[in-house]
Amino acid sequence: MITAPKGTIDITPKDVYKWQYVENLLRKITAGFNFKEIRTPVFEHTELFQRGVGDTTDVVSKEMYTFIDKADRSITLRPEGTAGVVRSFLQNGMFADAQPTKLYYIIPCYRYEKPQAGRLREFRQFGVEMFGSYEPSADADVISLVKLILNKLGVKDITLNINNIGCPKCRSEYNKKLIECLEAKKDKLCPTCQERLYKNPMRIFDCKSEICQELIKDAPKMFDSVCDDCKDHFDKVLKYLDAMEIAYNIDKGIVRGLDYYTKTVFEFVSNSIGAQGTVCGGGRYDNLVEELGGKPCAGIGFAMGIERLLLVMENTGIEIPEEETCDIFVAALGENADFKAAKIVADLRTAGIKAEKDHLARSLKAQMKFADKIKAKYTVVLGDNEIENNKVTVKNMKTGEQQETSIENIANMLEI
RNA sequence: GUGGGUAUGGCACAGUUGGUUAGCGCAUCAGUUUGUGGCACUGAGGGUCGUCGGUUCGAAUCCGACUACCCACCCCA
Repeated sequence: MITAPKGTIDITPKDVYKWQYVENLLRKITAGFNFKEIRTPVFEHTELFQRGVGDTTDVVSKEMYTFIDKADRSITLRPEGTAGVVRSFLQNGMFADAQPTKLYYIIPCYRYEKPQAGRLREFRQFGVEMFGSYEPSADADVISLVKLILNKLGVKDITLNINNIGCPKCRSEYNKKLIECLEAKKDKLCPTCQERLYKNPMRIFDCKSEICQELIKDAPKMFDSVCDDCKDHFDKVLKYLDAMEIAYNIDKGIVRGLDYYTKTVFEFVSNSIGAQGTVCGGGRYDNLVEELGGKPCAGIGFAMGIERLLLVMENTGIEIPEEETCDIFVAALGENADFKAAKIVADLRTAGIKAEKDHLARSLKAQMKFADKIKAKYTVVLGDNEIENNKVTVKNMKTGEQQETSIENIANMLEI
């Protein structure tokens, strides 16, 4: 048997209503913030991600689905959403629109990773990007969107962690300082951290090894080393969050793994879904637009893993309502009645009623059983007698109550 | 890429120190006097016990290899 490729899942009718519920809610709330949907290609030129996300990052250097197409172009399935949206923002001249430009998307992304709880190779993200504002209120706007979404979904046990990782100028100075501080003790660091030291030294703060934690305990924090501009920006972001009564936890250890982030970075984390607890991650990226060939333009956004969001909801007992799909089932006795049933069902559907009939030439009893299984609200039995006298009985499946009427009047008997 | 765990009908599982036709629940289908669902009862279909090889008179059960899935590291959403 051929099975779905490793790290992919089928979203079957058993679950799809949950996705639809969440997606509808995301669209509605986000539209209320004046974000507009954008749809960009699933694949892009590989170079876009190398330049945008950074070719030394893990995501780009070892997790991309890259292939050469028939005309010798290097193509990559998008591992994240931001780079493609920035490309589109530039290509379509959206910088000339009234600013800020507020965009959102719900897309599948692809990363060649080893699957585990909350981590797939094909996964779906909901994300937003806001271009054109360097102001702290933009940071707060975007964060408050996540907060509202979680509130509306009824998600409780997710905390907002936030940090300030400065601008390229103060960060490179800081990295130098940090490397200097740790170089002497380099040999004592774990193998991964020895690698991190030159590649992304700030990551060492995230290491789970107690030895590394001990070694880095007294090292300077990025948070305390940012320039005045960056510090001022961050302080104001927090003031906006305070003003909107959004609780946060300053986590000086947060380091995003994508190169483009500057100043504000944040994540919403749950402890109910295993090791991959980051449901939403984002931050500011004031240099990315320029990096990808545009004029300098501020940006801020986030991405939310929809699978992870649904996991949190499931694990914390949030029930998602399933939509009813059948108002009335028309059961037929014999071939002749079945022709008539087809016509009745067609008319009911034209009138906007969710109607269904049998398609397996089943006995009446089996048809009724099926009607029950698909949760039909009403049933009608159609035999030669009913057709001859134009008299049918509409049965309410919940109460068992029955009412006589003519075939033409069936629709009016239903309380939907 | 590195660890650990699991692998029995569609799904969730049982299978006792290796012993004759591999079980249960749910689901599916049919029936319980033939034109009516939900409950109950009866019955039916459906598994080469992940794959290959080995030990043995005999293997779902022991051994080995492979594969798949799950969890964790790493990384991130």
